[in-house]
Amino acid sequence: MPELPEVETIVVGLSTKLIGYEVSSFRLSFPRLLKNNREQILNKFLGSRILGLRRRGKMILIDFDNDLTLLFHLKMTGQFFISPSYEPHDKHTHFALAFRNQKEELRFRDVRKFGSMLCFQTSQTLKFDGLGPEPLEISFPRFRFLFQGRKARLKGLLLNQNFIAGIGNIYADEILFEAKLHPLTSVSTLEEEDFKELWRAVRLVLRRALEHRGTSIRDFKDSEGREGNFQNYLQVYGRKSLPCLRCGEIIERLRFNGRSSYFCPICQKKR
DNA sequence: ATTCGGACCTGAAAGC
DNA sequence: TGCTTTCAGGTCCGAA
Repeated sequence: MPELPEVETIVVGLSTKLIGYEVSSFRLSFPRLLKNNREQILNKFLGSRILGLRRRGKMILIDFDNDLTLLFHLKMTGQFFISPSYEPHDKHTHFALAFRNQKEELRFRDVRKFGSMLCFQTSQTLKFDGLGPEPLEISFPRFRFLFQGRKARLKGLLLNQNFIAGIGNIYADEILFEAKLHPLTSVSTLEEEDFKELWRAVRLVLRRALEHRGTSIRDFKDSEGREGNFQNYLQVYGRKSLPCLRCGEIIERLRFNGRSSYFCPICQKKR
C-alpha cells in the first residue's frame, strides 16, 4: 500500500509521540512478522528508550538507545497506530509495544500479512541498504547519471527500489503522466529534455502527495487513523476509461510486470 | 539480461 | 441472493 509519501506521513506522526518512550513490554501475536530467527531478541528492547524514527525508501526504522533498531516494511496493507492500551487488539494486529508510564501503545496491523519486521544493530544499518537514492534529495546531475548504461522501460525503473527508493505503482504512474512519458518508454529513446522533465515530475508529484499526507484508496491510514487526501488529486492512476484531465482523451490501462499502468495515449505518446 | 508468472495473504468489489 | 472471479499503494524467487 504505502509509498514514500504515506510512509513519511506515518514516520512524522509517530516521531511526535514516541521519542523518549521506554519500552515496558511487547506482544508478538504473529511470529512470522519477525524475520530474525529468534523471538527472544525482542527481550533486548525491554527498558530501552526510543531515540528516533527514520524512513528509508518505504521502510520505517525505529532507533533505540541500546544500539538496536527495529525495521518495518509495510508492504501492501501494513499500518501503524498509537492506541490506548485498553482497546482490544483486533485480529489483524500482529505486534505491539507498550511503554513505561504511558497509557498508549504502538501497534502494527497488517491484514494481508506481507509486512515484515527486522531487528539489528543500529551501527549495521548500512550493511543491507542496497536501496537507490531518495528521490526528494537527489540533484538533477546525479539523477541523470542513474540512467547511464540503462535501457529498461521507465515504469520498471521507477518501481525498482535499487534504482530509486520509495516510488510505487501510484506515484510512478502520476510521475510519468506529469512528465508526459509513456510507461513503456525505454531509457535509450529519451532526450535530455525528457530526463529534466522526469526529475521535475518526481519531485513535484511526491512533494504534492506529502503535502496532502498521502493517498488513501483503500487501506492507508496514518498513525492517528486519518486518511490522506491525495486520492482527490490523482491525475491518471485508477482513471481507466475516464477522460484525461489534460487533453480529454480516454485514459487506458495496460499490464506491466503484473501490475496496472494507467496512462493517456495522447499526452504520453509511445516512442 | 530481462521478463513473466506465481507465491505470500485477506477482503472488497465487480461479474454472472 | 449467492457463487466466482478479479483486483489491490510490495517484493521475492525461479523458470522461460
